[in-house]
Amino acid sequence: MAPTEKITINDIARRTGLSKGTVDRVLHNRGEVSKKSYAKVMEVIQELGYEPNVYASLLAKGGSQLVAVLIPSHEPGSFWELAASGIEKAAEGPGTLGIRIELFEYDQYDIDSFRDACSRVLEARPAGVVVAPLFQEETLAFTGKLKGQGIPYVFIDSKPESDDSNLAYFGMPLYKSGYLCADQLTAGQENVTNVLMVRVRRDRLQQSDPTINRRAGFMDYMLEHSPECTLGNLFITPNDPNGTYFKLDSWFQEHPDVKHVVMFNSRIHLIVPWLEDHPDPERRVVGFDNLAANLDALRRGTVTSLIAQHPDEQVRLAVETLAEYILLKKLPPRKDNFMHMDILTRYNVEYY
Amino acid sequence: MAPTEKITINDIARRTGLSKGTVDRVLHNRGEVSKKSYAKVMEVIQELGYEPNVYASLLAKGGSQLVAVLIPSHEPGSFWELAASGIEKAAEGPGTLGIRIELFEYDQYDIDSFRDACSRVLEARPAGVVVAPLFQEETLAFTGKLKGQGIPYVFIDSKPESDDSNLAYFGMPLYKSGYLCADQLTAGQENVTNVLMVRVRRDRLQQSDPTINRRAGFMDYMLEHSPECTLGNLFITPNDPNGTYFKLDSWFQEHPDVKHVVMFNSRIHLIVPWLEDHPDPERRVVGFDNLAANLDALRRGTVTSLIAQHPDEQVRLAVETLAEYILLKKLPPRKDNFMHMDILTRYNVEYY
DNA sequence: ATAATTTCCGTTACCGTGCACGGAATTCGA
DNA sequence: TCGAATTCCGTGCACGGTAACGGAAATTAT
Repeated sequence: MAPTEKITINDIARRTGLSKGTVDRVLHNRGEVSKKSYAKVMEVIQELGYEPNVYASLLAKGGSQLVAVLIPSHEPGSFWELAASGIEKAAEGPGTLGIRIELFEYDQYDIDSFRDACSRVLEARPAGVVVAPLFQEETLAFTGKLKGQGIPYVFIDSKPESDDSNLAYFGMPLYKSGYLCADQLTAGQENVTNVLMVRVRRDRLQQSDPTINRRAGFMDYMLEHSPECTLGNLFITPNDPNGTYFKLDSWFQEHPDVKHVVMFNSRIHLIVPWLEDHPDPERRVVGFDNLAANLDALRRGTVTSLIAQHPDEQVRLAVETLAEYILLKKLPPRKDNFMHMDILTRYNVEYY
Repeated sequence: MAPTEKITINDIARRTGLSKGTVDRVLHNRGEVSKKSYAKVMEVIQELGYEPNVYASLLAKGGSQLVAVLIPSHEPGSFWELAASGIEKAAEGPGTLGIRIELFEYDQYDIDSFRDACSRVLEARPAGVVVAPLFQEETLAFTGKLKGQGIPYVFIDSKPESDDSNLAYFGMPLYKSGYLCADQLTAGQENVTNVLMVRVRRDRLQQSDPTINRRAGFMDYMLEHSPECTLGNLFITPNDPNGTYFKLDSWFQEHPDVKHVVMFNSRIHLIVPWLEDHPDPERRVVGFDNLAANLDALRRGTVTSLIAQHPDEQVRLAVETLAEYILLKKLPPRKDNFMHMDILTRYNVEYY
């Protein structure tokens, strides 16, 4: 960057009349330096604009550090599988500065498995942690421990309200995404009259539920643009294709005038079989996240558009942020990073 | 990646009974090695799965290499300003492995300035080049020289048909983007009847014009979905706000039934003043690229949606690809990288 | 056969930092 | 005042790879 020749720790040493050992001690302020020497070194560092050589540092440190990624287990075709795939992308690129990444999974419906995963992470003594905080209380207990041990951590996907000592957060602006979703569903037209919201019943409590905020954004948009629109609710359960199909059948029998359908989580693919058995060229269908099954439905035209947040990118960015902090103690430019909401349609899905 | 302890060049040397000097010579095949030794070293490298330590290598090499970026001059608010901003993003991140990046600009309407820029690039003796090839013939002459000198190069934005020795290409699928554009303009509805295409007259020849392919994709979509739609053409000239305004005025006077407006280049902002003086809630307006002026119009609702290709990302990826190739001789996974076409609306423009 | 090349290879001094070790200088206690 | 405990600091090796240098071995010329 600076056109001046690169100045090294030795230059600082010579300039201050001290040795590089001492300079190194003040650079990593690990004590054993007199106030006078410390001040002198700092002064010269400022003056010459010293910037450490990353590569020499990484080389000398040798043994690579560990970053733990703590996310729900990634069943095939699930949202979290996408996130897990970001780990590999992160690992191969040069952005992680040769850091080691390890995946720790937990069952998103079992709080004990989360606790267990947390303690496994702590045992691994990571230099940094990426966590998807589905269980609010437990997450805070966990990050409290991390903070106590001076281990930096980054949230992805969502973020507990009350935690403010995280290094960063990468996620989607949920409320806004609901707003955008409504705009997509209605194609920007006013006075839409009927919409069905298909929802997945959550029996477990104490989880943070991103769909709440999304639904809020969605409903506010509808209130503004189509005030007299009736919003139907239909609850389905996962892993029950027949039940889902049947529920849709009977619901639409009762509400034959309803056209557009929306879901606020990543499982729009669950209702695709019914939709494809009952085609309607005027129906618009909007869902979230770029799961393979969702993309397929998009390509076939069953789903009109998807709003994607690319969890793999979130993981990659989270890991790189931690790597730069751990290795170069470089703070991220922003703490809260709201990621771009990608609108996917059948016409741009091939290139994303 | 491999759980095995990392093996170094010294391990190879010990295992082969040779010295690390020799191993280094075969690694960079710079000769002065007997066939027998060469084979032996290669064998052991395979066997142990040796992977060089990037950081040690970079440290030892010392002086950083140069990548030249050759793009049209970036007037404020222009498309190429976005591209130029990608250089800084690339420079600061760790992805470029400490490589030096230098910008070489040319006047996109002056072929001589392009020639001049090319020779300036060659004088700088770069280790790699990023080119935006607006002038087809001249670009081929230039890349021919690069090839002769063994300098790798990457295309962004567009790519000459006949060049196949480039390292990679990053750009938007132009035809498809026109298709997508049409879908956005019509909101997916069939039998739209009237559309105006505002175009910028190109007086210079021999330039590659991305809008041709876009328009083709657009018209094919319209032919499929709204066969009897009439497509109006209106030609404007840049840097002539009054003339543009006047032309729009008289055109719409003659065609009062036309609602939707589209432009295939990045200059949709040129017609925004007229549009805002003649508001129409049913009108849809679609353009390309995330210029600041376009984004503003999007926020105000004057422009319905923009299709963005993020030229800064193209530059960043191009530079990182070159860096990995130059420093680690790692080939990119794909040569032709069609980038995601981002659909921007007023509801997702804040977070991109 | 000996000298002159050429081919091939080992040695060695870096690159810039990190960090352990030991010693000098200072302060403290008696 | 003298030894002991601190405090502070310099030295030197290690990290893994690069490349110049010079010399031994093999080849060619005379």
